Amino acid sequence: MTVKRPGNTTGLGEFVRRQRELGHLSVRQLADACGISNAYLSQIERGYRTPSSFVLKALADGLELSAETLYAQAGILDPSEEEAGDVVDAVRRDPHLSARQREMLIEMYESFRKLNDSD
Amino acid sequence: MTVKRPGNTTGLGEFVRRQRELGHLSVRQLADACGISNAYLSQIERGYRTPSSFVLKALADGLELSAETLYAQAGILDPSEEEAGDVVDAVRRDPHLSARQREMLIEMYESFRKLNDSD
DNA sequence: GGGGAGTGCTTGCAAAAGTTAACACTTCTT
DNA sequence: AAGAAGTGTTAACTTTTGCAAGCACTCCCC
Repeated sequence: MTVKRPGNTTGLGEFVRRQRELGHLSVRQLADACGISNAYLSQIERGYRTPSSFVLKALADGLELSAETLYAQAGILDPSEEEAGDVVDAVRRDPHLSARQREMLIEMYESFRKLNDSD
Repeated sequence: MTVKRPGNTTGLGEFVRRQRELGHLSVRQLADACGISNAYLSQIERGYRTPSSFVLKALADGLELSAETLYAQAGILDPSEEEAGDVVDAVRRDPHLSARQREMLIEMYESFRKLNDSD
């Protein structure tokens, strides 16, 4: 019979556990490294709890992997958000622009690129 | 006298509010787009609440900006992983653009910045 | 065989997240 | 002028997060 596991649609917990075991860390060791309680980490790994942004960040640090990787696993970061060139990145990251303005700049940039390709 | 504001070490709330206003969205509109309550969004913007990972992701989607940007603003992503450089620099460095195209992009960018400053 | 000390797991509880239902205010319509 | 519909905010409430303390088990040492 299928074991009933809570919410947790993303395999985040399992992923964390695998990573922890790969690093030969005990629940308590990783929990201490992350500044969270071992009880809580145990629950996270088995999918009984969904960690907050800050705990997730701490986990990434404790597991020594980039926050992006972990966030992607948690289904929080779009994996597709990596491509793009320097300019597009810079525009996307600029906090002073509106969504519309970002769109326009990127569109303009890409149309330039297309134009130049056809020489 | 300085107004007492709660916890909120990161300027996340203010950033969200500014982005929302740049997009000409009401609190309710953005909240609906994010699948959260308008009351809650209001509290986030004024720094009374710290949104969870999933709400943060929803906000990034609703505001049409990369999750990285928002997470960086929340102080959750390492500074090394964010802010690759400013738009003008990136445009200047891009080898695929003509001098004229660079000029146009930079001009457009700067006029956007000026527009936004004068709200 | 009785400690220690290691492992992961369960159980309450305080504190924070997040919602529903209101409020006060403005603006536009009739 | 009254009412409908928009704005942001507050208050009271439920749900989830995250922790301290303890449980059950194994391994090792004396």
